Amino acid sequence: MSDELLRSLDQAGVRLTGPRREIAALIAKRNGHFTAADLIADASKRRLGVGRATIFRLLDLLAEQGLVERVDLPDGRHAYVPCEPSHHHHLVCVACGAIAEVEDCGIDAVTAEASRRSGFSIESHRLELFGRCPNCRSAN
Amino acid sequence: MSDELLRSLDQAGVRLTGPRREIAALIAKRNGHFTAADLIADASKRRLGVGRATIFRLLDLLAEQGLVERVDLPDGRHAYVPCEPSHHHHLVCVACGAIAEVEDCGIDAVTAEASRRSGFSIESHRLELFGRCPNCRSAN
DNA sequence: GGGGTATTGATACTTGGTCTCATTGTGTGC
DNA sequence: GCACACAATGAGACCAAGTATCAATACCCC
Repeated sequence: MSDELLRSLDQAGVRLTGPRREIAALIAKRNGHFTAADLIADASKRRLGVGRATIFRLLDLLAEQGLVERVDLPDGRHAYVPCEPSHHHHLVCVACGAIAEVEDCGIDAVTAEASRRSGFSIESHRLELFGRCPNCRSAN
Repeated sequence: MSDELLRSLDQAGVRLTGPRREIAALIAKRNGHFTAADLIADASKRRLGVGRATIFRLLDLLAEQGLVERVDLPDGRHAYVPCEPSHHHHLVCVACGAIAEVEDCGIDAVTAEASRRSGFSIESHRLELFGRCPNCRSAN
């Protein structure tokens, strides 16, 4: 579960400290997106004694390695999703918070077209898709 | 300039008060994106005496009418861009902050493909493109 | 096992935004 | 043109998310 996160961090040359292991476990235990506040609440509920700052620092590190990504939910809140480090986009279930990753699905054609129309050179983009996952669709 | 904003607000049935006119003028005077903090700074520089809350309230109103949209810059900051109320996406110049709007350029095909692959039903999406505008490209 | 150094927790601070509430100013009906 | 109900305002407290500081701690390498 959290082993994968820890392994990647180890490879990146960061120390595998107790707090980091514990936070990684918390992240692994959640499936789908979570907010920093979720982790902080989890940690304090279990009296792990890890500080807020440590949690934000680990999230930064994970984001740097591409193991976690920040998404902006439609309601304006920020969430993090654990993910593979390759380029991709996220589908977020608005009902249960589950997430799925989709690799490139033709977005390059869209950016090329936008570039052609506007004269901008496009360097990066951000695509987030919101909907309902298969479970929530049938549960409804 | 700001007339268009004001007209739309009027049509939406909101009162055209002094502070709103002034803030609308500030927005019109900026081209490209701006942050709430920019407006607050502008307002205080000119000693307009409008409160922070009023500025945020007007931004909310404008966003409701689709006259302004929130975008999340790549560095994590929030900005607002004035825009037409139809569905579209934004191109943001990372150098000068200029923005351009692009209408649908085939994104529906992308969402359909993502939906097919993941089983999610997609309800909404958010696409932001970052790059350099024609001016900044040649200036470089 | 010891030691240099990355990491930690506590806490203060910053930024972006919301809430409350007494006061003010608008649009409307007359 | 005036009065009035009620939307809108500004001030300031508050909140949430995230960052900075710094002395104390704990990893990892030797």
